[in-house]
Amino acid sequence: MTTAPTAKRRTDPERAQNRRNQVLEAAAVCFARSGFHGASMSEISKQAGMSAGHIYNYFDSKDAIILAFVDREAEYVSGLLRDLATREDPLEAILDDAHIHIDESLDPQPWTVPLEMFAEASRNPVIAAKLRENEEVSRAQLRALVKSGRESRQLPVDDVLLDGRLDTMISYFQGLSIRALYRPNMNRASLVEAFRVAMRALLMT
Amino acid sequence: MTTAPTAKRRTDPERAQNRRNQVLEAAAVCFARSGFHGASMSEISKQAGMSAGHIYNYFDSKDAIILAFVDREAEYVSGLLRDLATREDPLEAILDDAHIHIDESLDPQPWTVPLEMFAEASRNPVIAAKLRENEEVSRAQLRALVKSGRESRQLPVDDVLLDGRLDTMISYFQGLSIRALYRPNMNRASLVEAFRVAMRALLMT
Amino acid sequence: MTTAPTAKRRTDPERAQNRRNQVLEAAAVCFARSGFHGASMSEISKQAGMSAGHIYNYFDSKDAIILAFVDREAEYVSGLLRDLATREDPLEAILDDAHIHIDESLDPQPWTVPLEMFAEASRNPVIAAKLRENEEVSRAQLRALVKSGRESRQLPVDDVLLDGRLDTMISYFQGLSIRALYRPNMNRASLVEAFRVAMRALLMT
Amino acid sequence: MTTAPTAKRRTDPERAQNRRNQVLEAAAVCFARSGFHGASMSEISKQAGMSAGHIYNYFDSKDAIILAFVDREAEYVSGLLRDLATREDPLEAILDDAHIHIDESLDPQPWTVPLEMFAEASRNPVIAAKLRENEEVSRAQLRALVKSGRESRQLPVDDVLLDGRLDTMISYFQGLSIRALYRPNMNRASLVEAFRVAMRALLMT
DNA sequence: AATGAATGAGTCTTCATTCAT
DNA sequence: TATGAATGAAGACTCATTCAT
Repeated sequence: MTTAPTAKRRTDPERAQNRRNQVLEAAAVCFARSGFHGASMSEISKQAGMSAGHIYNYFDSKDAIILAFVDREAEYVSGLLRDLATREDPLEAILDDAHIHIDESLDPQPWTVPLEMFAEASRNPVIAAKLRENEEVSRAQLRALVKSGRESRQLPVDDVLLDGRLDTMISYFQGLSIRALYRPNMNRASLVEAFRVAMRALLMT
Repeated sequence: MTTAPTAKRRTDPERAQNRRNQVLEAAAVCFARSGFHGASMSEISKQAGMSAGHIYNYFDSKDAIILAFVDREAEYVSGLLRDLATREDPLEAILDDAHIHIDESLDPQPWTVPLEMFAEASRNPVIAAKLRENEEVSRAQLRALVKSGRESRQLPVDDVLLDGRLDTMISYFQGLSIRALYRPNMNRASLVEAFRVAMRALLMT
Repeated sequence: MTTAPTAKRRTDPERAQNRRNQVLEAAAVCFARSGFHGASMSEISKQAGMSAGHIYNYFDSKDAIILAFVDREAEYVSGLLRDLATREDPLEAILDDAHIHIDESLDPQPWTVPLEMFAEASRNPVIAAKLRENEEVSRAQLRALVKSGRESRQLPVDDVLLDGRLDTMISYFQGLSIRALYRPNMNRASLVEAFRVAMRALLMT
Repeated sequence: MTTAPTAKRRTDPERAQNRRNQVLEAAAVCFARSGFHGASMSEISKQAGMSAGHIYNYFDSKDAIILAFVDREAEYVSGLLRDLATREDPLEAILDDAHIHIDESLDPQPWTVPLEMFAEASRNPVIAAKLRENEEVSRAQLRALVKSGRESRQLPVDDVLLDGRLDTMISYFQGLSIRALYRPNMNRASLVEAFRVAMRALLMT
């Protein structure tokens, strides 16, 4: 039985990592519910099932939690792009999966917090730096994907053109998540149609 | 009767309006610098050059300032759309002015705060309501403009299709303002190119 | 026509006195409505139909208004006692008028403020001194009245006994005004009956 | 295992109760000294020997402190009446203990604050409700006591008559506490004499 | 005489953070 | 490792008072 080592509970690094995650998951819930400023350490500690003071054994400050949280979100986006890259024709896949993208963007839950992140970035330079770093990674993933898709279609792939197309796409995705917040009942079918029109133009021309 | 000309300066409504604007302009600076929550009444009062207590003669609460501020932004957007409507062919004008739109979106100053507004709306229902109301107005303006432009080109103008196209356009515009924040050095020329590609597809097909 | 002198409006002392009264009457309304602390100078100034700043031309401070107000109340009580003294048999008159005394005590309006006065006296020594001074006057009036009534009935009138009877009577009157506040629906008929029982015992035995 | 006895001091409810009492006792001092409005949370916190912020771990607001304080006073009065009820002949006991009642009423310390309570009740509905509730309890205690005393003396005990007598007695008690404030040197002996005269008339006739 | 714009000290309350246990 | 009691530095807001006009 490999469970024996866990019996020794002195500064177990695995346990510590679990505790950190526990806090981050609680933070995700609280940040979504109340925002970065609105969520108090007390609220987070209750959600995490741990005392407020104890959280400081795993994070130096509330800002440190926000930072770790921002990192986590980046991994989620990165995962989505990795999945997309495994598809046979990623460009077509983007258009085919339009309804999935739209549905995800319109679901307000997970996207409330990115909004907080952007707002926070505008006054917290550490967050801004981390956000830019994460962005760089995702952007590189998307770029590779679009580039190879366009190459196989013998479309131009020069860097400058690609940059504009990528930023336009990403802007749209992020903007959509904002609109979902205060216009939750948008007609999905027509959004999907327009999404395809715009994306086809950006990706395949 | 030498005192006559100055004697009638009692309860000057113009002066009061000026004071209100003074506060709102100070608030704009502080909100952009520190966010809605980060900007304290004390900070705003210093920027406005008047005591914190005095601000309450013009606004009932900090929330009232935020609300008035949100209204101001709406008027700015509305003005832009009104200008657009006076153009001979507004749809072509959007494409022609692409570089102007892009430049405005990339200028970080005025757009930092809308971001705050969206974030605030996700938990302050009063702000959310005001934001939706403003949105309704701008949206109606843009819709009328796009509709007549498409009609004169004999393109379909059914409501559902129009909705999707509009929401997609607006999403992109708003998303672009966010990107400008943490990717301030985007290549403008290529953004303009991609903007035209996407907008032409949405507006003229 | 004797109205001529009023045409000359330079520092008219009569006019000033009217203004003072105007403020005091406004203060009475506001104090009854909101208490000494609850009533702001702004509230009083609105009620008095005069700017807040101008009040300071007639009173040095809010405390000075309270003080003047306390004096006014004393005059009211003093007047009641003077009226009583003109009655043929004041002691019988007290018992005969029992229902009037009770009705006045139960009417919450004018008595809310005395309560404030007592409360204020417990922390404002100037008010306390004024209150004691006023009390001394009323007490002397009541004492004279009771003494002569008892003398004509050949009852003992030694000072010590009289003191106890007076303080007991006054305590009851003041206590009654308090009870009226949070027990406004007391049965008046039975109060009158008990009033007579107690007062007859104190006055005529 | 020397640490064992102290190890289990987590979330000690007794300690918490002590802290609450500590705050209430500090509040009693401050309220008596400065009144409900005059006493600041900062003043109370200093008196209680703990930070102002910490008080909010035990009370939701300053109003909650006032409310708890009002309740405490009620218990004190209720206790006095309970003691009285155990006496062989409570009615005689009231007359016998006259000097004790008078002494208690004249002691300014604990009675300063009830005055505040009444004043506060006239504009704070929550306090007013609590005060009425407490009053109901004490009144019922006193009523039962008087009723049985009168029954055993074969005196009338109809409800209406009893109401008048009770309200008159209570009015007197409460009024006495007010007089003590700004007439602290009343002659106690003569007060006791008058007290007996009035009470005997109200209770035994 | 009269205004009301303006001030600044003071109020209650919240919350990230620390520390004894 | 874990607690939660405790702190103190904010924050929004109120109000008596002053002063230029």
